[in-house]
Amino acid sequence: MPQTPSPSKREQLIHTALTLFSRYGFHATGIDLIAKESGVTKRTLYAHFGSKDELVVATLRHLDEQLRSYFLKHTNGACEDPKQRLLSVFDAAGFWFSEDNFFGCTFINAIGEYAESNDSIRQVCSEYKRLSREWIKGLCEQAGAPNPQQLSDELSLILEGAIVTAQVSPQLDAAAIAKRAATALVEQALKDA
Amino acid sequence: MPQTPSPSKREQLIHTALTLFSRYGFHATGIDLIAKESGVTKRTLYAHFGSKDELVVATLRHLDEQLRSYFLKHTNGACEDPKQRLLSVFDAAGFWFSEDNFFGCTFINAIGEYAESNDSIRQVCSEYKRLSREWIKGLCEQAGAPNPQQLSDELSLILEGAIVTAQVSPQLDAAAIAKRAATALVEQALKDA
DNA sequence: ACCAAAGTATACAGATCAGTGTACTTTGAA
DNA sequence: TTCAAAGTACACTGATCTGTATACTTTGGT
Repeated sequence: MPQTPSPSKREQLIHTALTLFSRYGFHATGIDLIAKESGVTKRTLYAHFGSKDELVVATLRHLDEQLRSYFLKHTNGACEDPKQRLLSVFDAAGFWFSEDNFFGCTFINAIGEYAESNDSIRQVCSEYKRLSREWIKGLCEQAGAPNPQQLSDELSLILEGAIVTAQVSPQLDAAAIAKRAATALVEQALKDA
Repeated sequence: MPQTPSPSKREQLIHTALTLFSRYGFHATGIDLIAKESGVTKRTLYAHFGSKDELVVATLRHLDEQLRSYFLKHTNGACEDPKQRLLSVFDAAGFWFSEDNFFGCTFINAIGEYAESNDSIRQVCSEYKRLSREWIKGLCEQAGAPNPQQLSDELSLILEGAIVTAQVSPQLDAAAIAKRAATALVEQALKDA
């Protein structure tokens, strides 16, 4: 009816799949449910994705883009000072944790379910984490850290810990704890510069 | 045949289940396989555990004991100096990560699969993490930290990050990165004392 | 030697799973 | 207006899943 095409079925399917996979897990989410929730027949789903594993990979790739742009948006405009910008990564994480549809890191959950059975799924997850580390390394360089590799390794690990802590122990303010630890490490690193 | 009773079927089932759940995930591991690998009939399995969810909970409780005693053993005798003992937590983590049957934190994997569908499973996971934090807090107190709660919150979060990093990015030496960050935080905390 | 508890063997129920076959309908652009 | 691509509707396959029924056998303590 409308000349402007509605969001393609493909996008709709990925969006629905991401929601269900994140909330209920991968094996626990059936193809039939994803199709029904997307308002699409199973036949159409299989026209776009040859198998469930392919849909999982496409969904994780979409999450990769979505999550990295989320962090970019919530940190780039946050502050002019490069040190504050680096630390605002953990404020962005705090926003993320407080969202209704936060169920931990879906990449980690995917690894837990598919590590031994599907290499391409594992690869997408590792790649996201690698790009994430690279981005933080860039922020460390901008902040003038003398050893940006070392600092970003530590801050990335702290970010991972914050995500998991927010998932498993939601009564803790994981983002705040992480930011406090990160602040100490950053200030010590910059003092040496 | 032997008068010394072989390890009970119950223990055998839990041991097998832990191995398979950790390696392949929970939903991906069927009851039939667990029974067969345990050398036990499915009927016997259901005599010990009323349902798969009950077996999952029992398995996680067993892992709770196993994992905490593992860390106790690898840190208590490690060093007399309480500060070094605190930091040796990350050496113990390094040993764990290098084991063949390390597939990340099975508690975190369980949360990812069951968070929205089974409260008791979620509870066992949260409880393990809480006890783990309490134990680290005790080590912080022994080391003379002026604010052991704050320091242990940060170190626990770093430990979580190390576990996840070791799982997702095995090419990194997550334990070493974590220990370096932890050392900086501990020394700064003790300097204030 | 007896007997109850525990385990075996095996078939089965009922649900759900991923994925397919077939015939029909809508859509949008040339 | 025509026509091919995309989607629908729906039944269906074969595998696998959790959990159960039934009848038999082993085991260990008294």
